[in-house]
Amino acid sequence: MLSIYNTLTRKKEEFKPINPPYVNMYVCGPTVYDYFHIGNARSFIMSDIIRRYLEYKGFDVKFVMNLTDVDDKIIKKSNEEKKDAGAIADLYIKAFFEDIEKLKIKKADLYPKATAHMQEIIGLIKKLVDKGFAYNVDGNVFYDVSKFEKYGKLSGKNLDELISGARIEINEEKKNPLDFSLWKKAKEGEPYWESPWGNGRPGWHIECSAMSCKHLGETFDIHAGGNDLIFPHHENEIAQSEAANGKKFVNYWIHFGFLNINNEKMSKSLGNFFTAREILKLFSAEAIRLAFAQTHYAGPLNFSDELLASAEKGLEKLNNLADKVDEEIKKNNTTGNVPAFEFNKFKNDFENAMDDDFNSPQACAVIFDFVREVNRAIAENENISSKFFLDVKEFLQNTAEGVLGILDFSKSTVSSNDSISEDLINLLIKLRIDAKKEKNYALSDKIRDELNKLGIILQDSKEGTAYKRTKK
RNA sequence: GGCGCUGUAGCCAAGUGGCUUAAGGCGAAGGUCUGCAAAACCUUUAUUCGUCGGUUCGAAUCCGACCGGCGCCUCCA
Repeated sequence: MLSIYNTLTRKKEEFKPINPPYVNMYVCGPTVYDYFHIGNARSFIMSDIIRRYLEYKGFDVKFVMNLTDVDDKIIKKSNEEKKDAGAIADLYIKAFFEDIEKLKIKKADLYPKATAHMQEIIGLIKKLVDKGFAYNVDGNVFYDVSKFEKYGKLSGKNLDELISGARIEINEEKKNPLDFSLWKKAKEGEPYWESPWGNGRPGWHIECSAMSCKHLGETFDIHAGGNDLIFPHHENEIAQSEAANGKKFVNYWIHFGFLNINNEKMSKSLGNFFTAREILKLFSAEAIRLAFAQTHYAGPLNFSDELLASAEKGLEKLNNLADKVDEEIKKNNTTGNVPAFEFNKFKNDFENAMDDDFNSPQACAVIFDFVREVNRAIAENENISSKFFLDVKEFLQNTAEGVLGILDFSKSTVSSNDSISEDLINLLIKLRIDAKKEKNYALSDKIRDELNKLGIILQDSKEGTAYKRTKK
């Protein structure tokens, strides 16, 4: 039984999709005014792991991630760089897809753009105005929070407190300081669309309500995003969607904890701001994913080079086994022993971990336990059948590769399509074995060291000498 | 001020009442194997879970107080 911590109820709840096996899931995507940062990457990776696990469980997931391509920050950047706002958005959308791919994040089924949904957005605002939840003041349309009695139900706030503690700039046009923009009147030089209230553009929250409704329906299963989106963004989405449709908006709200640097929030002003692409130059996608998966998605994560370095080291153990497994499968040994091994126990442990509110740190522990047990079986048995290794591979493919994305069998170092270099390496290995037989260890060590410098690591064992390439 | 998260070994981090006299990763120490390495395996590395009290047959887990870290309430993943 899969349970999920629901921000709305502040409890772990059994996950019951509206229309199984279908699951409709919406994750707040980037505002495309810059490269996304490593904190965004955490949200994207953790939502990817959640999505992959739902698919592992047999759900048919429709995964939608919006691209907010019209917004104040984009306009600001376009003014600064004297470029068209659309060109800025296009540039960073392209970069977004490049980075997502490098991070091994599975593509969403849909990436709706705000600018491609103006009719839906305007339609939704119109509905809110008609129903009396919104008002127009000279071309600016605001949502009237006092009209939505459940305002604050997601963030646990109530209107009076919000008003008294409000640090919101005074806007004379608003009836209530907490009212938020649905439609902003265009200023000189800003991109605009035509609407019943004049030329303008949508406010920040409305595009998510409009696009999720269009692509996932008026009520859908899961909505996820960063912690800081609980208020006001998600609160406002609820207010908009539920007021317009008269139905519950989302059943399960999932929120990701913040990524901190030295226990401080990452921010450009503190100078501790890293983009995902900068980090990808230093560490592998798998290491980033493992580092993230080893912390529960909802808690804070303190990010550092050491964290990634330690993940990178841990990954070596996993990769070494994966290489070994491929090597053994290649041998196609059909007559060897099949060691007794509790594959089902590990499978159950993995599933129990992930079923418990996507406890990926526990799931990682299961995988590392599995790796150790397999290595032990290999050490304790001789002449092992390839069948065993096929089972090992299947488990790792389903879990470490398929759900967590911390392993990539296609990166295997065993096969090389460069047969000449492979032959050359094997030739050197033969020469080294000859040297060893003559106890010419100076020469044999030299061969090993020199190959090492070229990124080829030799490993002697009872069965002979194997080599692997250091991975990038 | 309001709301919420958090304090577990040298570092990162699960566990939230008995299955745990506390997982897993990194690091450290010793060992097996090896000509030496590497890899792999084995052993050791928190009698203890911020502090002090309380509830309980039993608590890292529940309650209270106190001390510390962080986030949101304004754009933000």
